[in-house]
Amino acid sequence: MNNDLIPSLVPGGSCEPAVCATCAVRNSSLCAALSSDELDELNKLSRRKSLRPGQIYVFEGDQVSDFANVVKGVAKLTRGSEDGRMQIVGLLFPSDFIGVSMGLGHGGERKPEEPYTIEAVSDLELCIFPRDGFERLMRRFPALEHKLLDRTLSELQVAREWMVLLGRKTAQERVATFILHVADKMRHQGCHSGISFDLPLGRGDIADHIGLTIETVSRQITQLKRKGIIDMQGARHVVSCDFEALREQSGY
Amino acid sequence: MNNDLIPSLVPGGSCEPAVCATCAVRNSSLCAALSSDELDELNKLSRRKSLRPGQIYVFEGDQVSDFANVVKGVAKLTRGSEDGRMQIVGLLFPSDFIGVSMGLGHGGERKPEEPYTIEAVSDLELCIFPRDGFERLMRRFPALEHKLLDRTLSELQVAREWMVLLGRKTAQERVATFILHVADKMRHQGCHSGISFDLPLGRGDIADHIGLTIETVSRQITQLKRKGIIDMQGARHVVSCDFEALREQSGY
DNA sequence: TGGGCGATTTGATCTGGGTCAAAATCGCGC
DNA sequence: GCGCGATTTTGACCCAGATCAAATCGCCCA
Repeated sequence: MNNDLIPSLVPGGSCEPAVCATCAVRNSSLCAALSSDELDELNKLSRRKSLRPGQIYVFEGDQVSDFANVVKGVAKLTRGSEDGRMQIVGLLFPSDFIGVSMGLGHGGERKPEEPYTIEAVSDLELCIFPRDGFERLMRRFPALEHKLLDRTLSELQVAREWMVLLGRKTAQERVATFILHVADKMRHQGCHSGISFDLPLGRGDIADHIGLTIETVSRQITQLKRKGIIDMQGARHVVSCDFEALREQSGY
Repeated sequence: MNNDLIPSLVPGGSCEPAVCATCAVRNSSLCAALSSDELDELNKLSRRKSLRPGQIYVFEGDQVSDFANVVKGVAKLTRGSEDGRMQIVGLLFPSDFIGVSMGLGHGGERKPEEPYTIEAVSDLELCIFPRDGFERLMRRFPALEHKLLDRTLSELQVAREWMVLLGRKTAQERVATFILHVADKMRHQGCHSGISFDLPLGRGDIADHIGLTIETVSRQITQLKRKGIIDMQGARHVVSCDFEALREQSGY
């Protein structure tokens, strides 16, 4: 709701919109499906929003009238119950798309209710589009919908991998798998080419993601350090890790 | 590979293809996106395949060169490891679509490897399409791709519900949730309007789906019977069940 | 009608990870 | 550099569900 960046156009028709031209996810988000001209149209709909760690973008049950791209930072998609149990069902990284959990095409009627809470984990920047405007563009530019399908299929893939982890892996395997996933994500984000990277989540969030408790996560990380498989500075920063060994520990 | 039903056309151009006209999933599968004429084209690509319970359609790691609709029966999508652990990551019911786990558009290159084993749970009938032909049709009839997106989004939704179950629910809640899901599926399949239905899975498969052991599943079902929440004849047939109570037991 | 076999149930025991509690460490503002 | 709350680690103990083992059931077929 706070527009800290007002979309603006560079003078002269077919150039890339200014915000988009410098956008970190121009070529990796759904926007990659659009030409400069088409992007220009999308941009007219968009506004930016920043959230600090811990701030919530949507509560589970809220009606959502927007879609959004994650431009910067990390968010978590969670489901909680009154007795305090909590499960992270997905992490959102830059270029991920938000708002389609309940499907498309809820035209004039009541907006769909988001089934998960979306909360910033680090400083988060979103690029927000109104549902109907975006859906109209999707109809005009099928490449947009095609990219959304691609993206949804790979999220499904990830969710199912996680079902295997949650249903059948041991604590040790879960933690190893989680670290591998993060390392992988970070590599693809181009954050570091080396072996060193930060865990985007604290122990509590890791626990809620892999279905354990804080204490068990902590103990398993200690184990991995003792075995010499990973080396850390502080609780968040992984200095080095033996991917081969991690993969062995991860229960494939 | 055994075509027990050869696709054939009724005489006269724009009529619905014979197999399709009587197809149980004509209006609920992806095919619902197509007109009779369009369906005719799809039908030219299709062949049928039947599998008996326990037969495997694809092994995890196999290259898949086809898509398929489930026409009849139930199949399971599983991931196993050498030490015998197994997780069912999805159940496939009539009208479900198979073959997109690794995404679309693997054009001329090496076909994508299916990451899960697909195995018939009951007598299964599939309607099979070659990948490239089907993808070509999707490009020509965007409604087809649109429906696939819809379907994928709701599978993602289901997978995430399952992550909550596997990550955070107790044994009792898992079994209650599973029974509710089946009852729901059966209602939508129109199999029974009443309260009575069959469990499509044996105890072992239920266990592999909800991340427990056979013994624990059995004990929990016994519990539900003792509490008077469900009533069964034999191990598979649910005669009656108190949905309200089940919902309470299911951990919302 | 009975015998055989896989699936299910039930029982006894064990254990990985949860729970509760306390110490150690981190990080950040002053 | 110092102090304080939040996060993480470590320890001791417990319990839900796993494991191992033994009935029992259901069902097909002779």
